[in-house]
Amino acid sequence: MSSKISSHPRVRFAPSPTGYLHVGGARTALYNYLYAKKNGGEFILRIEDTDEARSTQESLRGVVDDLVWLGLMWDEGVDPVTLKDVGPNGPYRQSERLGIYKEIADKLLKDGKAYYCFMTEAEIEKQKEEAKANGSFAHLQSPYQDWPLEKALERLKTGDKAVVRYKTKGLEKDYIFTDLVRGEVKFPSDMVGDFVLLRSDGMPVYNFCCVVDDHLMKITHVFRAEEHLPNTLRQLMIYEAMNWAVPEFGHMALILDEDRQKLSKRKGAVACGQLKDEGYLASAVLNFIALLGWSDPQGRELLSVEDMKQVFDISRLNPSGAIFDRVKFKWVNAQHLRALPNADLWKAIQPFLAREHMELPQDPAWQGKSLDLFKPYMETLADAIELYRPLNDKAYVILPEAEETLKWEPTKAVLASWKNLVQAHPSDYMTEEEFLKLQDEVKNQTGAKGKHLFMPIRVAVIGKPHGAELKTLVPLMKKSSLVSRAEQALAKA
RNA sequence: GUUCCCAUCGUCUAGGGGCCUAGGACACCUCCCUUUCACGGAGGAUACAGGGGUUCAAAUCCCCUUGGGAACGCCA
Repeated sequence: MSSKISSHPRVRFAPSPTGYLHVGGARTALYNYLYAKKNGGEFILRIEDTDEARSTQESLRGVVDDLVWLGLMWDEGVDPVTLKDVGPNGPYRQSERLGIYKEIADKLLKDGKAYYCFMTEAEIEKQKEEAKANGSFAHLQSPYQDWPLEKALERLKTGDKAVVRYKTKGLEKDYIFTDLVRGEVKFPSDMVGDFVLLRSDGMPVYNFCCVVDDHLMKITHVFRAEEHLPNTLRQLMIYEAMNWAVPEFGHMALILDEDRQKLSKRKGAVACGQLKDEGYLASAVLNFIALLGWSDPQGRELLSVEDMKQVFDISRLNPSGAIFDRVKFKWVNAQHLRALPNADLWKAIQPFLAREHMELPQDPAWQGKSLDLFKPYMETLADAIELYRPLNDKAYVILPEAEETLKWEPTKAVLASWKNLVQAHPSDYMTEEEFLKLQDEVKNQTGAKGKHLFMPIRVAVIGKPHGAELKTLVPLMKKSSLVSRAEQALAKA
């Protein structure tokens, strides 16, 4: 077992297509990506689809789409469109590498480092229960571990099924490696029993493919979640048996829920796709998850991927778990959103407005003006829906929060005066100055001032007493629309 | 149960023996800006889990306790 340090790093992200890409996976992908980009190396996407029962094509599609959305593009792996192999070290889908695993397993078998085990599930279960009854905790003891290979091969011919197990016997020692995130980590070899390499149907198991592929794909650094830390022992054993160089490992702490448990769906969105649907920007997702376990040397809170590529450094990776704080996440998103040029922001909110079938003016100047007004109120792209709704005539409603304002003594007079003056206005849209003047006129006619003047007009415009500034909002609205709204408000006063 | 990992404000974190009466960010509170609400600005409150060492000096190094997490699959 030798170690290797390469000045040309090759890292990988290896999702299993058994679900969506969640933020934990996204962060793992991001750190690997950043490490490769910072150090001029390659980022490889490998698909771990050896669990036939759970892996699906749709899920692979989804994971790939999410990575593309995040902008975490890989140098080798599957093509983002066709999902076909791209790169010189493929295939990159483990389900297409079965022959390779079989070959390596055969070598291990021949070298006596692995053996065929014919134990049935019932037998394994029985052994476990016996150990439990004795109050002891023991690893599986297979009666087949010392069978000569020929004998096992003979039995296989009878049609009996067997798994291939790694033989831990004779390996009693500590396995030590230096984790890039946590320093020296030591595992006693008896921490694991004889683990499975190949299932009885010939499919390989995670720890085995992982080692074979990392070696064959010339991976130099493995950054992955902490839950894989104990797996590292098994993998070290396989590296040793094959006499292969061991890559560097770095295990990142988990991302947790508010209750300090592993992030779960129940507490809110954890899937990248869902975050996207809720109106989060890819740049904000990346910014936020990067800071869950890594910090910028200058202490910046707002970073682009480009910024991160410049300064990413594994020595700043934090070994303790981090809670996914949705409130701060929203703030980060709001900052990214407000930093977007109007044209880009407008484009970004279109899918959300389309959900509500809103028809808004095509004029870019109008769009820019409206965005300038609404931006400070937007935390997610989805917020645009409620912000723009008042501008959409069909959707004008007087909200319950307006009730108190409608009950005020001068409200009725204010609304009537407002309606008449707007109706008398000569053009389709009024300017800010015209609005201010008109508002003064209402004041003169009714004697109402302060909030008694202001809030009723706001209700007549947007259906609620609080919100964006009227002098900016009103010029965005057509006269006919203002009149009809004023009438509706008047009817309720 | 066993093994491994982790431990600074409510949360994300800076810090790596003296620069720490512990810094930043989100959230919170107060004030300013504003004829509303947000945005923005200025302040404020809040943390080294506990106990032992080592040292002239410990948030920082070591040990123990406690707490949390992970893994112990023919899942990855």
